[in-house]
Amino acid sequence: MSIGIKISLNPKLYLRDPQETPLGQKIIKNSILLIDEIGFESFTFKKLAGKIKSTEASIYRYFENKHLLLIYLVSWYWEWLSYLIDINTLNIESSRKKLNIIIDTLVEAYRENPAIEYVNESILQRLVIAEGAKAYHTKAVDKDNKDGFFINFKELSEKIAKVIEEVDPQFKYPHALASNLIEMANNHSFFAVHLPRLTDIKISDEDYSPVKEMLCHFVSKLLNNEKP
Amino acid sequence: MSIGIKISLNPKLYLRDPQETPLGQKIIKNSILLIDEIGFESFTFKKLAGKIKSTEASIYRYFENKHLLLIYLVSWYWEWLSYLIDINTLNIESSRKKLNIIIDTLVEAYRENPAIEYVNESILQRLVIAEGAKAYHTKAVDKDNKDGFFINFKELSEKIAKVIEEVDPQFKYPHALASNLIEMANNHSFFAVHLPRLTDIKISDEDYSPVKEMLCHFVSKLLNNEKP
DNA sequence: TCTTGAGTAATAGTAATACTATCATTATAG
DNA sequence: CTATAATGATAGTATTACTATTACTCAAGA
Repeated sequence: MSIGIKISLNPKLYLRDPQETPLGQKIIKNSILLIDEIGFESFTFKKLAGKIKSTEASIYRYFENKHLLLIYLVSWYWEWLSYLIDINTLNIESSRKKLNIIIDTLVEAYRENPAIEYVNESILQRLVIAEGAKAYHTKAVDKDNKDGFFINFKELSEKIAKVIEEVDPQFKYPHALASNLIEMANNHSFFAVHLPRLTDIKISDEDYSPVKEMLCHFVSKLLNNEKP
Repeated sequence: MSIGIKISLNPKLYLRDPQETPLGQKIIKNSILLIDEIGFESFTFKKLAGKIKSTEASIYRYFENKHLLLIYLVSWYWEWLSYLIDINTLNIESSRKKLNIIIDTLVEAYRENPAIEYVNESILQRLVIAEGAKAYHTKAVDKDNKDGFFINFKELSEKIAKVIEEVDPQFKYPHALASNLIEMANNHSFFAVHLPRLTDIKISDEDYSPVKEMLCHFVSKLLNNEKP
């Protein structure tokens, strides 16, 4: 059941807007599934074309290359998170409560109701956890940044930083803590599954709430204002 | 001036030990320089062969593929850090002081004296900051982990976790904090230069001490024992 | 109704990448 | 002086990451 939101992303990321056409939507949907399945390195436009019974050339009309497609998908995820945070914190007064809701959302976004039929947000979250860092770990980071390719991540991070500042206006590192909360939410979900010695989190039955608890604990130690 | 340490790494990472031969040492030395220069995605064994006036086939005798070479280089870095931490904390009694030294080392390893003539550790640190996460963000992470490819990172992380436990035995997340300190040291050095809105750190004149200050501040807030 | 054009498919082709294989040459250790 | 390990030289293959061209399809505008 779609609630009809439309995610708006930097048009420089694509040649033709994939949200506007059936083929474009198929590209978004199936690239998420395929990258999740075989990993970004093995993913090619040819394989994707095979999966959706289209052709390489048709996909190249939408995205210049697979790196821009990755940035597109990752940006989509940050926009979606941003949207979730907005609706989940609507009418919440307490900044501290807001911050807890933000942490909940960062970690357990995958539990939310699907918002758009051609995007499996739960798989997209797994993809971002596994491949997200590759979007900016590249020689082109400065150029890509100038082109505004990371705006969605930066805006999400800034949104969180603002709430951190509300909670403790004296805290010196609101932006660093904000981006670190996002990174930790993803990294420790990944570590718990694949490299458990790098974390203290234990996940059972797909329950990621221990990650939430840890982040809440960190935040409550780091930030001083204990008002509700 | 070499002090003659030999870094020992998982032999499964290579086909022939590159530390044992002049060509092997050239491969290590120049792959660091070349990956730093053009980025891991653009890096190929052919280009490296051109740089060292050897051939692709010769390089393939040392490393199965460029991914294993990356893991090798990154593992080298973690071993080197581990070694630095050991000598820098030698004879230090106070756990809290130890932890500060560890943070210093994580951030400013590049200032240390070169230990091995065919490795430019300062450039290697920049490489790990930029490309390190790619070592384990792959579909083969579980297999690679079983083969012990991440042992050096895990041991470094565990070494730091132990000191954290000494400082505050009550703290519930020593392993997570340890790996997070390593990640933050690298990420925020990267963000400060390339994506400044994601951090509060400002770097001028190659001076990364603000990153140290931030990590020390986080640690002192998170850990309770205030004994010296 | 005819035309136009946007979107897509089909096909082909290229340069580079990621390897593998073979054989000749050089260095060195016994 | 010889045996053998290491390297170099060369060639070849399948796949990747594109670009180009042509043709088909279908819906809207004249």
